[in-house]
Amino acid sequence: MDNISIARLLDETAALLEIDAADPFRIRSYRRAAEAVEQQTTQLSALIDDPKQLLAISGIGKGMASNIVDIVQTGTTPLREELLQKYRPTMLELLHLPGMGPKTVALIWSALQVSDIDALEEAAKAGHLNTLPRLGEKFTAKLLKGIEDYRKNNSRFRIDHAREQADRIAALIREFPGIEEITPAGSLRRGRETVGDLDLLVTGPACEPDVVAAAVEHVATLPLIDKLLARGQNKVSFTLRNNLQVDVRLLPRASYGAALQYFTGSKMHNVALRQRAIKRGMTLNEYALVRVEDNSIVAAATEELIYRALDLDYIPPELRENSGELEAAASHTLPDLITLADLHGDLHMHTDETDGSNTIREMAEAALARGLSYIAITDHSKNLAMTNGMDDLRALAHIKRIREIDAEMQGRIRVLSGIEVDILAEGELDLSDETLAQMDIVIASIHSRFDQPAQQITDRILRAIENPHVRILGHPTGRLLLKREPYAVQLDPVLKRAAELGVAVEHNANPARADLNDLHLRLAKQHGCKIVVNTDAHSTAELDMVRYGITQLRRAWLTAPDVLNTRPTAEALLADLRPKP
DNA sequence: GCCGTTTTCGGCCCGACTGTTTTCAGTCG
Repeated sequence: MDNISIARLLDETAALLEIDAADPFRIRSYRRAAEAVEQQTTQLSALIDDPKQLLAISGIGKGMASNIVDIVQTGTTPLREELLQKYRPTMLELLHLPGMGPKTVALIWSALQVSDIDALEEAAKAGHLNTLPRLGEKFTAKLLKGIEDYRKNNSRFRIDHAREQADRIAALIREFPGIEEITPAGSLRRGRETVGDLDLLVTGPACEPDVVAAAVEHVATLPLIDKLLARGQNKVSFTLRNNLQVDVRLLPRASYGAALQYFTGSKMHNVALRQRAIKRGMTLNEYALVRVEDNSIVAAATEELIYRALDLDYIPPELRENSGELEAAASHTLPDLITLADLHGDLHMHTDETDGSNTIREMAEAALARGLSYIAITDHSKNLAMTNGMDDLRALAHIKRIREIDAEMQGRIRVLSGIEVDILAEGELDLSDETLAQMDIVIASIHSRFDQPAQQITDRILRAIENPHVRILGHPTGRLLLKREPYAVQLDPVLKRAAELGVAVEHNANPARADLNDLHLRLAKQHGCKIVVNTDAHSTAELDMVRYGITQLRRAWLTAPDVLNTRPTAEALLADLRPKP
């Protein structure tokens, strides 16, 4: 039993206690304990004989330590079993649906004996929910939409989660001698926001046909495999415990490029590429590009060779969607896509003053270590009470400290003082103009009322960016805002107005929070918006999230001139931002 | 259920907003 599993059981118990209307503080204890367990670097299952070590963990007391011992020894706890008798495990899934909190789940269970998504959908469609207090027609409509969304998104994995799994698996495969290269292919390599399954391509001396069996055996017996689906001569398919399917292919060096090209896709890109090959008297498959007349191999070892043999410039994986990239590659007009190295600044991050976990100084040092030459510290304002958001007084005191740190850094990195203000219901901001006037960077973001009709949200944002202190519009097209028709924000007028006002539009790099997807980034470029890519980091480690942001920018065909924080100095950046009033 | 202590019990984050309400419980972040 690993820490993640222990944490999951504790969290599950917390959810069941919520449904059971238990003491909220007791529930929080379980949640906190789950978090603490997950963050432990040593496996707790090895510590159960020495309770002192468990008790040393903050958030774990006598009761929780005994729970952990129970979990490790029996796989559950008496309390969890008791609650599962009373309720149903499937009810936990209902909590993921919008509007479904513990009280509502409990209510629907006690009134209708509904405990899973299918039955809930049925009850909603039949109008049974409307007979219950608090749950009217609007609730039902929202719920049905939520169920639909949930089912749609549930089968795919977010890119950062997929990348994490890929790295974990790759590290284990690499332990086998004679493995040189492991590349994730498929939509992960193309930088899609979500990934359906994982394709890992492996090569090295151990993957040559006469010896590959041993390496296949190594892969097929990896400890993290949940279910082994298939095992062929050079391919192993399995699922992980989270249901993510993984295909590992072990390939000889000589045809690695062809395989990489083939398994990276996209399907439409490959179809177009193969058509191009046929026109030139060649065929392309996962093993090689072959001349038809004499069956001779034209190219196979690298992708570059294959594209060149088809009279094409090399096409970066992010562009392989058959959306004009073949034409551009043929006419040598592919854009010089933005790269991580182009980025000189990060203008959105949080510290322990609000809901971040590091100090100003630590964030600055971490940014410096990542090669940045300027950052902006932009903590939360008061409306986000749960983040310990700052009122005017605290905000002003905070930027004073930021300026002190900036001075301490002695020009090694510029630390700009900023704030992320919340856009309130009518489009006003939750700090005074006098306070905002003191800030180098003011980011206006929307954090609540995602369920407003599209027009209302759009108006809110439009009004907010009229405030002359706002220099960046923060994650304006957050996942929630974009994906929930008919609640999607109307992006076109927002981007148009932002461009007119000189308000930069943020592309939030963290896949968990928000982002402008390909289409919207392209739209922003079209409108002539100034675009910034920010990590919205809440810890030093999250500064690395920028790689996901860059991928999205590349998919949208953006180049360094399109992106504001490619400006080499803070002064150049500030000069390009909307001028301060 | 944890923690810290004023050592054996009280505090633990909370404001905005919705729906279906006629005064507020529940959800969200």
